[in-house]
Amino acid sequence: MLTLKLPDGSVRQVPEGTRPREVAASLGKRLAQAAIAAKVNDKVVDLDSELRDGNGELSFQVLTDKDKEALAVLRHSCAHIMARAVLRLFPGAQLAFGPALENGFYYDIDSPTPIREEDLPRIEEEMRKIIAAAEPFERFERPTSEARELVRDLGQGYKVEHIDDDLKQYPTLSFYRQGEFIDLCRGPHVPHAGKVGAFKLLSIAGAYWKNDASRKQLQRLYGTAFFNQKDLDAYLHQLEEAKKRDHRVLGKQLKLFTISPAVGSGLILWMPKGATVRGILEGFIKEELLKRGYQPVYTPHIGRLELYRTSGHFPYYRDAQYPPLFLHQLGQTVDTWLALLESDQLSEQAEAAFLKLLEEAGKTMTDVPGEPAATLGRYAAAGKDKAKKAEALQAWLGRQEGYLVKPMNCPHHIQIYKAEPHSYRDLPVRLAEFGTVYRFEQTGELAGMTRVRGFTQDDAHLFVTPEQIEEEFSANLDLVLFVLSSLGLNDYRVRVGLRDPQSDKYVGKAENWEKAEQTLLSLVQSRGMNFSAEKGEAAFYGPKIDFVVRDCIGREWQLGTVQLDYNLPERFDLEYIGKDNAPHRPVMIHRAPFGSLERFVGILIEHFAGAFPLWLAPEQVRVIPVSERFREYGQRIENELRSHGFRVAGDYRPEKIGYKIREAQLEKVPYMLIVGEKEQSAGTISVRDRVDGDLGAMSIAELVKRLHDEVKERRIRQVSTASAGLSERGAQFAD
RNA sequence: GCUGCUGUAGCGUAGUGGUAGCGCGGCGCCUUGGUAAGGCGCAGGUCGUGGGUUCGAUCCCCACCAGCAGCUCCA
Repeated sequence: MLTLKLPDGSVRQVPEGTRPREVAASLGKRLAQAAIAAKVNDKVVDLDSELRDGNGELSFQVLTDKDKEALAVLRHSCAHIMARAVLRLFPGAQLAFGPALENGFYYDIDSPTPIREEDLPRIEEEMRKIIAAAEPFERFERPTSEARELVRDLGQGYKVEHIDDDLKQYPTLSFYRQGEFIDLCRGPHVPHAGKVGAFKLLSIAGAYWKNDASRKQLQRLYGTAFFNQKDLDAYLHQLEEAKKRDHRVLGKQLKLFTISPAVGSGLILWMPKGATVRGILEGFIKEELLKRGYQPVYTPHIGRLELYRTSGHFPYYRDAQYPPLFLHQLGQTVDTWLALLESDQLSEQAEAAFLKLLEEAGKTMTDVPGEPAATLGRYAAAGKDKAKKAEALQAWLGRQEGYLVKPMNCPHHIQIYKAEPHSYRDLPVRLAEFGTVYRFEQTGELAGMTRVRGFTQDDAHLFVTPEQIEEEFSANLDLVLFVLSSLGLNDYRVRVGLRDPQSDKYVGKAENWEKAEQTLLSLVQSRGMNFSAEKGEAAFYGPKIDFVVRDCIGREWQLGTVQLDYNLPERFDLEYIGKDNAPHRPVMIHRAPFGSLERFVGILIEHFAGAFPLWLAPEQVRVIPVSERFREYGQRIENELRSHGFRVAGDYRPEKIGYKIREAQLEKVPYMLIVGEKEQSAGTISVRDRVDGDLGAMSIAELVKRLHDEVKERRIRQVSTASAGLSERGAQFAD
């Protein structure tokens, strides 16, 4: 016998092998009808699974359409239904993976005839037939070798590969059958297809088999499903609403920024209003840094290539950088040559052409530094040895004067640290700069302000003694948290980025990594922070703690980051003189509370739906005269407020005030001042608030005080209709 | 970078193998007003760029550029 503990605390005895469906039936007829799956000891299982293994008691819960876990089961089943429909319409299609997602599901499919967006309605139509038939999902198991034969006979090559690669260690594998459709699947599933109350196929996109860009690209069909139409409609409506706060849309509407193909992809042009917001944020940070003992520095936008070879950035991220600039034009050529050689893309003809070019140059150009002839000799001597050829070219390139548009500020800051000797008494040294960096991000990655090719980090590098690490690192976590909370950005998650033990992309000694990772983990633990430790998310020189937020369509972006680095100090041979009068190696902390100003402002636009709080609003107050007769009075008010440091504009167009108010409202101006006959004669203004509407008449002094207080406290009043979507989103993504 | 889709006036959009409409915005005139759109009129387009097919291309084909969604990447 098994003892089941039900959610209400009551206990029930059932024989071993009883099915959840039977338990549900014994609990009540309606419950049995509503049952989707069951949760046994926190594991979601089919209604037809057998209850076993009752050492002590099992916690048992019937899941219905009220439970979140049931929705995930439904979506997974809907993915199967979609796959079944696709197999009917696209014979020969092969299935890869088809999981449920937070908000829906997908299935990766490799079809001999590509599936197009126009095909989605047909597939939906077929799915509706399957759902109407309401056939059950039947689970069965096979020993692994038989399972392999079965999927092979079904013509499902990806499933065969999946078994060979990942599932061999299991003695048996499970399948689900639904009519003619059989799929290798762990489950669980809803009892029958009819449980899918509402669904919609949303899009098709490419996705690599096993998420590996070197493997075949499949078609990923996305969809979502709910228990009823109302929930689906609500979800689709919410998607539409979320899109309205897209920073790319609002940035254009509110004239915050623009991107011009004439300047280049991923390069942000800050328009006056956006620049105002950015400037205020910069001031905000600068003030904080001053309080926290940082020292400002400025460094140039380019640096010697050699510097970035030493730091490792150039070799590690070569493809993601703008190509180096060589003072001698031959440098570019040889650099291209080397890049082709290293990536195995150098054809014989190209190689011959390069050789000829270098030879000619050696003869005719008298200004080529670094003896091209000797390089040619070494290259020829290398024969077919790729590494030696590369060495020859590198040796020549190393003697060229070359510069890199900086992809990172740290090497520059390190040179400032190195410019003078340091005593342990000086440490920590905290060098801060709004450093603009350039990275050649892949075209497919560019997105508004959130993923760009040129951006400004609110960067700083701390040089500390080993004893200071914890305190300084912790202080920086405080700074990031302070910044986020000052802006009401509470919907973020904390990620501890650790190295991936499988990968060789990391520099430095294992023991340093070990030490650094332990420091970070114990720090977040002792602070009681919610975090997820993720392997493979570290920087190449050290582990880090990132603050990650979502944009209006649910994509995650890293904002603030604090990173611990034992390795660059070693690469650059940094020192300080300790108490013992001997040189010691400092440790570096890299950190940026905003991350990049571009991305941060982009996320802020979405967070506030364009309605910035008063202290950030590019235009804080707009004076709106009732008619042109009150222009002079309006301008007097403007000047008065301006003299108090507020950002003010006046709208003196010959339009009715309703029109002008509407416009100011749409432009998200926090305060509108209506002035007419009454106000002029009483020396007052009528104040209209963006959130609360008409506040009535006020003296200028009263208004100034109100504005001052609101700015000083950096009050965030506006999490109103416009940003309601965000809290909904927060709730939705809460787990 | 890869897969798919898109590109028409400043913005949002309609449309067609015979060189283009609408709304908002802009400009002008009338209206001088009291808290989310007053009226009339005018101007504004090499239909992303470059090739090709065709008697003729904004429309069909190719390449490039840019954007969107997803994948991969992200110091």
